[in-house]
Amino acid sequence: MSWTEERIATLTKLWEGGSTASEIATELGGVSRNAVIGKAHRLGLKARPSPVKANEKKAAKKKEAAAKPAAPKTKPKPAPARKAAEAPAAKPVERQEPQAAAPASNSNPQQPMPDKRSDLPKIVSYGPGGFLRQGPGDQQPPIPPAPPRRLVPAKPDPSIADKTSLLDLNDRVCRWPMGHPGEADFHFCGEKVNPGFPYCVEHCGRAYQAQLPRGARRPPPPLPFGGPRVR
DNA sequence: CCCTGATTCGC
DNA sequence: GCGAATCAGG
Repeated sequence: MSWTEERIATLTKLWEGGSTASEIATELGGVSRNAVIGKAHRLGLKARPSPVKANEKKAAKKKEAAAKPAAPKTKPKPAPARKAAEAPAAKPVERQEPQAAAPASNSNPQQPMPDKRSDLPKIVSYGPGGFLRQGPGDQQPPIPPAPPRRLVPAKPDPSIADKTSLLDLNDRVCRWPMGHPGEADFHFCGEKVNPGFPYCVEHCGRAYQAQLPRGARRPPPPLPFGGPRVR
C-alpha cells in the first residue's frame, strides 16, 4: 500500500482526532501501526500524549543499560541485527527548560464557530463544471467535525447493501464520503460525477471553492477536526 | 501480558 | 520515504 493523498488525509484526520495508531492502521488497512506512526511523524504530526515521553533521565538510564555487557534477553526472532548507535562518548546534556507554561494554541476543542458574516455581499459564480461557487458564509467543511468513534471492523451491514462502498468506487461515481469512516453506514455519494471531477456536481460545489478577493476572505482558520473523545 | 507512541536504521 | 524492530511507560 502506498500513501495516497486520500490515505494521508484520512491518517491526518484520525490522528488529530485522537484515534490511536492501531485504530488508524485498522481503518486504513494494509498498513501496520508502526507504519502509521512513522508516517505521522514524517508528516510532522506527532505531539500527542505518549506514555513514554515524559522522563528526561531515560537517556542516562538507557546509556547505563547499554553499557552493561550482559544482555540476558531471549529472542525468538532470527534476525535481531539492530542494536548499535549508542554513543558512549556523548555527555548527558543538561536541559532545564523553564518554558513549561506554554499554552497550546492549536488544541481548542471548545472554540465556537467563527462569527457569521451575513452582512457581506454574496459572491456567486459558476465553476467550469456548471456547479455553484459559494461564498465563505454558506459553505460547510467537507467533513463536519465529529468526535471520533470507536472504530468497528467494517462489519457488513445490510442497511448499506445498496450504498456505494469503498469497493464500488470508480471514475464515474462521486467519491464524496457520507458519514464517517468506521461507522456502520459509512459509504460514498455514488452519484454520477461532474465530468472531469471526482465528485458529482453538488459535491464539486463543496469541494471547489472560489478564491475570493483578499478583503472578503474569512480571517479565522477553520475548526480543526475532532473534539472530545467519545467512548 | 496487553496496550500506547517514539525512535532507529536498513532498505 | 518507508516501516519492522525495538524501546519504554501505562
